[in-house]
Amino acid sequence: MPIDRRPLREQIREELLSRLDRGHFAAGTDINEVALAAELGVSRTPLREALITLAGEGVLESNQGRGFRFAPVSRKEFRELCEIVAGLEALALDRSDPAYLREIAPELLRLARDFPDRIAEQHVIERHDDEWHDLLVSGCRNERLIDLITSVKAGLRRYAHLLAGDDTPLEREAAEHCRVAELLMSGDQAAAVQALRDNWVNGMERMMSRIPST
Amino acid sequence: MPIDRRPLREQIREELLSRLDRGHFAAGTDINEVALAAELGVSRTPLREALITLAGEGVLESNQGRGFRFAPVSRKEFRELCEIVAGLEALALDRSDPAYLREIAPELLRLARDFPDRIAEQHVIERHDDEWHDLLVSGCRNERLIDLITSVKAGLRRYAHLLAGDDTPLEREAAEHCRVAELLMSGDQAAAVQALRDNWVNGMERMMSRIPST
DNA sequence: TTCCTGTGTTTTGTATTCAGAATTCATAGT
DNA sequence: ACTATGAATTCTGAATACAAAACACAGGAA
Repeated sequence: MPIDRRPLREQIREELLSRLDRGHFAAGTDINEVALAAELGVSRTPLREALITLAGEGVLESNQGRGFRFAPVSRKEFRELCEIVAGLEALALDRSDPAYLREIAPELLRLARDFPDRIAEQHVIERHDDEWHDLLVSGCRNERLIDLITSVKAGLRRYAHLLAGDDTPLEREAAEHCRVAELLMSGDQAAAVQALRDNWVNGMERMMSRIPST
Repeated sequence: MPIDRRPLREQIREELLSRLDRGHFAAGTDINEVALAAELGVSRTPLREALITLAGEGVLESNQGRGFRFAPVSRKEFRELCEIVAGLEALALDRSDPAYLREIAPELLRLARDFPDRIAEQHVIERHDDEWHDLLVSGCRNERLIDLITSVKAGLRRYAHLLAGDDTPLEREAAEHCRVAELLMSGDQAAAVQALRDNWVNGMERMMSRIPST
């Protein structure tokens, strides 16, 4: 097996995002660099590099002399991020090869129908949702755009755990995914783009009430 | 006067971008950290932090064990970046307050007509162009989006100097800006959004031929 | 009491040092 | 002549050390 030869800052970044998904960090709390570095078993240098990367992605914020902290969640920011990702994914879908889209449409439909039912754990659901969106935009040849989407979505991870609990949102989500897939199968790309936008807007609305008003 | 109390990494980042604008760095060349740090009069630590930030923005690329280098320019990447910025600015304009847009439309028109003539130096033209676009999206309340646009545009800076020389592109650019402004004055926001997209697409086409084929 | 001030502690920001990977160059073997 | 091997060098990646800013708290003056 190939051994992991990526720089530590990247591994640290992923570990932190993973912990964020699992709700390890409360939004708005400061990060103690020495403590976190010790916990991760690395020195402060690569840890700070990871923190700076995450700050660039909007997951963290930094203040001069006060270090880093997880940016507090807010409805405003969540709306802004959803708006951006909606626009970017729509753009990606719009610029995808129609033939390729028709090709993957059945798989998209299958995934949408296989949406994990209520018994599934939180992170399983999220992974499944990500998988669907990733496949959807996989036909876009604009690599920069794909990277950007991934990066902006990292900022959304702070909101993921808020989804836990209720089931009806998931069913709606699945239904909307089905609709996008069906439109792609019928070859109506423009309509699919619009349906995707709607999916994001609706998903945003569904989450909105769960976000503490600040 | 207030003294500069921002972290070094930010100052370094701006200095590097500024030098990039002035063509100090040839695209595709490696960065020697010790040499550059010495030249800037700082240590490698904050320099590396700035480099990592720039890598996150796509201005630089990094390879394990090989450090950082200015990402080589390519038509593909340029097209990708323009497509993204076009989409983002269009989104920003679309989500702006119509009343505010009508308010700034005259100023936008004035700026477009005052487009520096051929005698002006390169960086004056670029600054002027940036100013126009910044004002255009200044009415967008999506702060995250504004930041993102700024960040993606940093990646475009590597292409700015290629614009030097020819004049007709500038006249076209000015004419298109006028058109956007006029549409905003007439209150037709949707048409203005489309004109802005066209502006980016056309600008991209105008630049395309100037980019070395690899 | 309340507010200011000064001192000690904690934590970040920056510099320096150390270790290891990549590159270069010289040399030996085919 | 060309390739392969290996040592020397250069540079990055990571750890540690140092400096300075922010924070906490105690003591004193209004």
